[in-house]
Amino acid sequence: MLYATRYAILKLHRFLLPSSNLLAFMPYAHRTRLCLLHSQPLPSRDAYKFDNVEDAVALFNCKVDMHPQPSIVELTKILGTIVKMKYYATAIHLYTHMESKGILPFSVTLNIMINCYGHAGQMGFALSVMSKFVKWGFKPSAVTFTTLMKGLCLNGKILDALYIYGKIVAKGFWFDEVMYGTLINGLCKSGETRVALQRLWKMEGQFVKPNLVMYNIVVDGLCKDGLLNDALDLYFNMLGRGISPDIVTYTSLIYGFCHAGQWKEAGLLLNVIFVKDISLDVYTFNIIIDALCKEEMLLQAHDLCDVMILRGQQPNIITYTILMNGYCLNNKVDEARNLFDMVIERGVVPDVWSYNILIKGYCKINRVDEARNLMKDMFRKNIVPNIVTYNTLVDGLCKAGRISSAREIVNEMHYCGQPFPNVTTYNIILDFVCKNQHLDEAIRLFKSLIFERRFVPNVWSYNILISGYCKNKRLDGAMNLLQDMFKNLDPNIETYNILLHALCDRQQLGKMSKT
DNA sequence: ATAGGGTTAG
Repeated sequence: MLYATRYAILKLHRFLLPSSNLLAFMPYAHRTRLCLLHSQPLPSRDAYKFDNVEDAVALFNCKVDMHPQPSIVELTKILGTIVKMKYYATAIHLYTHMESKGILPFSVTLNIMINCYGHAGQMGFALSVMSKFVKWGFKPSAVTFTTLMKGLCLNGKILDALYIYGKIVAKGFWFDEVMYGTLINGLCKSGETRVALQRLWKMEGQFVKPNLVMYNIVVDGLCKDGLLNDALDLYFNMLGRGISPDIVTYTSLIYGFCHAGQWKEAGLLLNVIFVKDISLDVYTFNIIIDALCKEEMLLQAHDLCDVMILRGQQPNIITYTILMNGYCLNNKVDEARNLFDMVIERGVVPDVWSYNILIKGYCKINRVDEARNLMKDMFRKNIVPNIVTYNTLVDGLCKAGRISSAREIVNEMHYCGQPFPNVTTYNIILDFVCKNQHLDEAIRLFKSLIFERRFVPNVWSYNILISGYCKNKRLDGAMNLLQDMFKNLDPNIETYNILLHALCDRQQLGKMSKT
């Protein structure tokens, strides 16, 4: 009898069993518990579905301890569902436990583990899984290599991903659509848009053709880099290939032109969308509302928000944050706050970003106590403040002259580590100390931070101090710091501006040409 | 069929 027929009959048989008929109407988690109680094998005909990780973990642990040992396929299925819920660390833990019990993985299990290590930021372990393929005689598949490349890209190792790509191609292995998609996205997200573009051009003549999403990824990358002509070239190239650009393509292009201040082009593209009768989505509206806000056209921005609702698109928390930011930029913090309160009343849940914008707004107009209250409000609502929240507040407190409160918060960050102070935090303090004419104290602080708190200064840290030296007419000190900076960092345009300004002031043009 | 990618906004 054919295997498929046997399987079909078996399935039917299972279904007709009275107990399983009853079970079919129960949530799967309950079925799991029932099966555990009666130590019956689970119906394996459908995929595992769990309401929460705990159930999945419980089932996995139960199966691992069973006698005789369960099939690795069953365990792999459970691992797969846990990974789909994004509990990578849990899956790694379970896998280790399984291996310690002497249960050996097979190729699919290993693929899952590479995925887990990639998301957990442990590429070293992911690579050691690769060697297990060889050790146990499994063949890495297209899935294996895709997963590995994605992990490398996620962890900023785009060069390694490209190396793997080169190796695979050199072996005469064909890249499929998914592999190319992974690589192109990885390249764009690592800022290597040009390489991604070259890859895309090369694909044109190959067996696997670039698809809409691949085009969109590269168009977006080009727009983010401000390479608008290239983005338009690619757009026309799509049209020529018979791939219709969608709302995502247009949204990326409009974003690019808006950010370049090329309103006419952005408007033309918007017109194309209307002519083609493509409906705008929330992203498109948000980008245009943001552009209007940045151009101080707050009324129009607000009107567009209403248009959005009329057209059946609900503004989301990002829309409201954009509007709030628009108000704050114009020092209309109370209006931003009114909007914020109204949004919450309407049942939209605020997030960290929306709080951060409002906190920044209050700090800017020196109402730091209201900023602090907002942070307390976050704790009440279980919205976890992030490093931006803390840095904004520390900066606000410093600028309001409340240095002891600022230091209190930084110390709290340092000892609780939730979040840890970063370069920006320390730069805010350095800037404050410098601006208040305590240059020598700032230098002392700078050195002690490096030695005691493992502070790694960036260009801005140096710029702050160099600027401090310049304002105190101590150009030698500024030059020494510049020398010091050259050891690890490249100065940026701001560094040169500060120095040129100071040197021009003293008309020491001879020194200027040296820098 | 248990495993792999994918685009836009603050």
